[in-house]
Amino acid sequence: MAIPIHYPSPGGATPHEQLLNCCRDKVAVSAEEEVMIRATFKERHFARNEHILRVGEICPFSVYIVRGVMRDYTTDADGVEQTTRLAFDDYFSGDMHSLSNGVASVYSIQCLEETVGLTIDKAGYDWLFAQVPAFTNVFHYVRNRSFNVALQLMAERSSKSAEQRYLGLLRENPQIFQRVPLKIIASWMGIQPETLSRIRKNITL
Amino acid sequence: MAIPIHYPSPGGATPHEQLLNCCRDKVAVSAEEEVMIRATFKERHFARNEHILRVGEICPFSVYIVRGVMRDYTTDADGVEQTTRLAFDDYFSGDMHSLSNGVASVYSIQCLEETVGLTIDKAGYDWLFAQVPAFTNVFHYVRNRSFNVALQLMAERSSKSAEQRYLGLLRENPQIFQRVPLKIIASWMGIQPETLSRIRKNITL
DNA sequence: ATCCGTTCTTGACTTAAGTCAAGTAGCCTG
DNA sequence: CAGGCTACTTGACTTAAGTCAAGAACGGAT
Repeated sequence: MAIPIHYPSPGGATPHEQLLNCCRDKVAVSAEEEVMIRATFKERHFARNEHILRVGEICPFSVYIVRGVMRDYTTDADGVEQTTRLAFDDYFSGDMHSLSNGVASVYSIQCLEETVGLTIDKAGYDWLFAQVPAFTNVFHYVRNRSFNVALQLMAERSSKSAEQRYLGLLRENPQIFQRVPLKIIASWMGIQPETLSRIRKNITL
Repeated sequence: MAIPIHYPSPGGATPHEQLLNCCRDKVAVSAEEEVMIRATFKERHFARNEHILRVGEICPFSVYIVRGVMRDYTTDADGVEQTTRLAFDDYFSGDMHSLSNGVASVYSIQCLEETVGLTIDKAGYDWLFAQVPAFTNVFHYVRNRSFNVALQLMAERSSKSAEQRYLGLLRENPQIFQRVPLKIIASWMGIQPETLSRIRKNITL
């Protein structure tokens, strides 16, 4: 199925230029390093609802999201899905532990929109890590920050009510409601869809 | 997720030998790399309740815990502490994002027991990353796994009751109850101390 | 369009966990 | 070996969020 893509990217950047800008926000990238990064990341398009990884598989690649949304989710004993992470434009997705160590992933990853990504497989990843120190640092940066964000969200779940967290989301990330179904936002917030619906009704009154 | 306890260090290993064993569990370490790792990590002892980091400070070092327990915690708007992570023997602690990027930490880290650690500061860390590829991979491994563990715990909070999570902890990590005060375990589980107390009463009946 | 399967909403009711308050038991430290 | 500080427990009560069930609204496929 052909996926309509909305080029150009912001500022007319190509996907690889957007990735390089993302890297340059975090570390210095030399001209030679740029060439290697461009050569290693492959552009790929994913359909809405397409899975790039299912629990138990070995993660085939990490992906820089040029434009789109992906969710990580686990499935509990009763078959209920728990969304643990949402990744939008300019974020990375993939189970790095599974990719690096060749072990089964503990979660699944699915696109929620038609998504344009730049993918890097284990061979490319190992090669780039050995050749391009700057890239190593980008991955450190991204992973360390994601880890801290996850801990912050976990702490917020205990210290704030669902309504307070909803209001915060509405203030800081309103676009999420245009791009992600409410039942998935509810799961990601750690509440039931009915509860989210009632909170929204309450607010708009 | 079982917590290893080594009293004393396994096979009478010195702290640095224990660290090297930890690295070798994950990646190959050459003789030259071993020398550099030994030279970079400094042994330090911390008192019970001592902080190695307070929110807002720049994290001064990362630490490999030879023996002891540390907790990461945030403080919410009402001054209530939320424990987000517990790290025992043979784990790493420290806010890597703060350490690597020189930015303010978003949480505090405190020892819950007298703790023996091997510390590595930013200079040592940058040097080791440039010199010792094996060490880079150890840090990737540790951080990626910690990230996945955090996501799994977050998902469990939604899909299981506090009592189910308590029973799981009791099964897989009973030693935690010998080493960490109940009010901190409660906070880490995302429940109130009173609730934990009632769950425990119920179980032992 | 119109059908079908989601997603979302709403209502009535239940319940797990939180809150407040009081008391007990440990434990350092002087 | 008291005194005071915390940790922990217990009881009574409240409440936020979950559950179950039914209908409405939306969106993709035909």
